[in-house]
Amino acid sequence: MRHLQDFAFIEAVMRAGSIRKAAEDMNITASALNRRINRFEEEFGYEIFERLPRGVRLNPAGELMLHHIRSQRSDFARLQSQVADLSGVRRGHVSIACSQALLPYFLPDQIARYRDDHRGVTFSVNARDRLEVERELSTFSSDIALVFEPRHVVDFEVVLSVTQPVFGIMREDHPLASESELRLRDCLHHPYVLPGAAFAVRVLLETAVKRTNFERLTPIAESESFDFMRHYVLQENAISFQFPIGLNPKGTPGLVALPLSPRDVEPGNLLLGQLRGRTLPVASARFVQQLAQALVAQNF
Amino acid sequence: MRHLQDFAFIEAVMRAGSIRKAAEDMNITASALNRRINRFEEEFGYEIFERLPRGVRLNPAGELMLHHIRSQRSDFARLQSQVADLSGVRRGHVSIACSQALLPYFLPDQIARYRDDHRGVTFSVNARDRLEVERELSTFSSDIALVFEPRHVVDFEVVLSVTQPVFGIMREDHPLASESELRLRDCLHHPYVLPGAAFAVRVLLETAVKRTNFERLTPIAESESFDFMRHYVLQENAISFQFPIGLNPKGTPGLVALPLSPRDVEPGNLLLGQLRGRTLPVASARFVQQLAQALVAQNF
DNA sequence: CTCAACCGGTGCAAATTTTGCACCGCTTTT
DNA sequence: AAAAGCGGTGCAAAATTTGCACCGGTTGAG
Repeated sequence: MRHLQDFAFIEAVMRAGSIRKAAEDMNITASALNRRINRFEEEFGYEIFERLPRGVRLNPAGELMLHHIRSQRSDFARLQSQVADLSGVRRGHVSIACSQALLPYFLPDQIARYRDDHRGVTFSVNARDRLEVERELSTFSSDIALVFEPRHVVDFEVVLSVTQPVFGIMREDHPLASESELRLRDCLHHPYVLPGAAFAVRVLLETAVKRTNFERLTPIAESESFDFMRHYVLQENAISFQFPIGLNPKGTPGLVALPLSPRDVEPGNLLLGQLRGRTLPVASARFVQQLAQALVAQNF
Repeated sequence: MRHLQDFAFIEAVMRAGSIRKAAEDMNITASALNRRINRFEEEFGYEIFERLPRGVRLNPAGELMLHHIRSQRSDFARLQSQVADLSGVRRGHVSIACSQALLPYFLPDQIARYRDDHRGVTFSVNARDRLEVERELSTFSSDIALVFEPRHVVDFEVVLSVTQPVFGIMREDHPLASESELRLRDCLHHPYVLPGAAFAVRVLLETAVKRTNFERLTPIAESESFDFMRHYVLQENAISFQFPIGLNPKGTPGLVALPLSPRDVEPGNLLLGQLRGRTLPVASARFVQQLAQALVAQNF
């Protein structure tokens, strides 16, 4: 669209850090781009870029403008989606930032279901830190967040919250494999692996250990990958910890998953959310609705 | 701004109902405007106007576009206000839709106080129906609403709610003028004037009368103007009804204002609100804050 | 039934705007 | 001291937008 052109150039300049580089990226002369930027600033009434000896950089007004540009783009996408909707085309794009646990089973299943009804809708799915989620939403990089224990801040609007206990994963021949519920003290007497500090499971376990005045956590291995940890316990007879939503609903041969007693470890909060105050595009809004239904029905 | 130009033309065409008339309004040739509209529709991917034999009209997609345009304008105004804010200029515009009662004393006082600190901020103030308020907000015609008993709907976000009893206004020599509190039954035994059905005072009185199973309300005069009614009781010795926020805080010579007993008539709810989910421009947001403070402190 | 009055749309040339090129002055880097 | 990069500018070419004249179609009054 014509009226978003200047915005594209501004973003390019911001990314490239200099007008000349941005001009190359956009296949345009530096002088033309320079004039566009200058004219834009003149019409807007304020400078957007700080002129440095080695290029340009957004000033505070420019930061506000950048946010405005992103918000406007997303609004426009929503408008197109709505219009497509009423002309019966039903298309759009949904971008999701989520915890790693959602990647293997839950989201693929939910997305497939959604696309059964709406073939025109495309998805992007990205695993993100509990801490990264807010920025992800507020820069409009993602429409929807589905995360365990995100840092709770003002810009994050919780649509739905469900709890899941932490599960211990072990081999069938593990001494604790026949229990119906795991006690934290018992688990810590055996070798175990843990995710890094950025993960909700780790946060919950650390909190539990602090509360019960045990010794510090001493995992035999630490990893960012729940997949790795789950497979590791098949090698060395250890325990790994994970939320059940990330487990194969049909179970894994040779592995047992048992919940940790809620008396020892708080269950994790899985929050479905979006940027506060934002009206999502039709496709995203409907997908949020579907996710909410699936989560309350525990359909996984 | 350049990128809002097309939007202005689209709005003009919508208002005029035909491209040719709009072209005249905008001091441009019909052919040029026609081409702008066509190009816009082509770039957007969908037609915005329905072509009729006698002109054009927005189709459903166009309605969505119109809303988008208005929202975008208002977003842009907010952006400018924010940028002005951080360059220390402090300017902006605040538009308010309110009940008639706020016009004579409360809002003039509040606006004057605000402008003492911020000379650059301008205001528009318009009296609106309880029913018109929501549309006023959702079309971005007003930023803020301050209304008695508005129809309560989803798009109206209540920032603050305060109650005021209905007062009876009469001459000093009226038989009831020496009471400390008015009973509805007593009032109705004397001649009285009432506002139209669109006014909160009337709604509250009608409700009260229905509840107590009195005869129907039979005013000797009906008017849209509380000013008229207040002056009328000086001529014929009647009672008029009004919220105290609309009365001169210093009193009016020859007139007495007495509250109706809360046992008979529910007090009116004065709601301060805005469009749900909207982020107001800085100037408007601060004025809302000031209004809220004044209202809770009953500074009037 | 006819015809004037409007309507949206289009071909073409004029007017306006945007772009590319060459170049300036400046700062940093080598 | 020279080279490399940067933003900014004058000027002519290129591209876009506009105005004018006109077309085909519909409406409504005489």
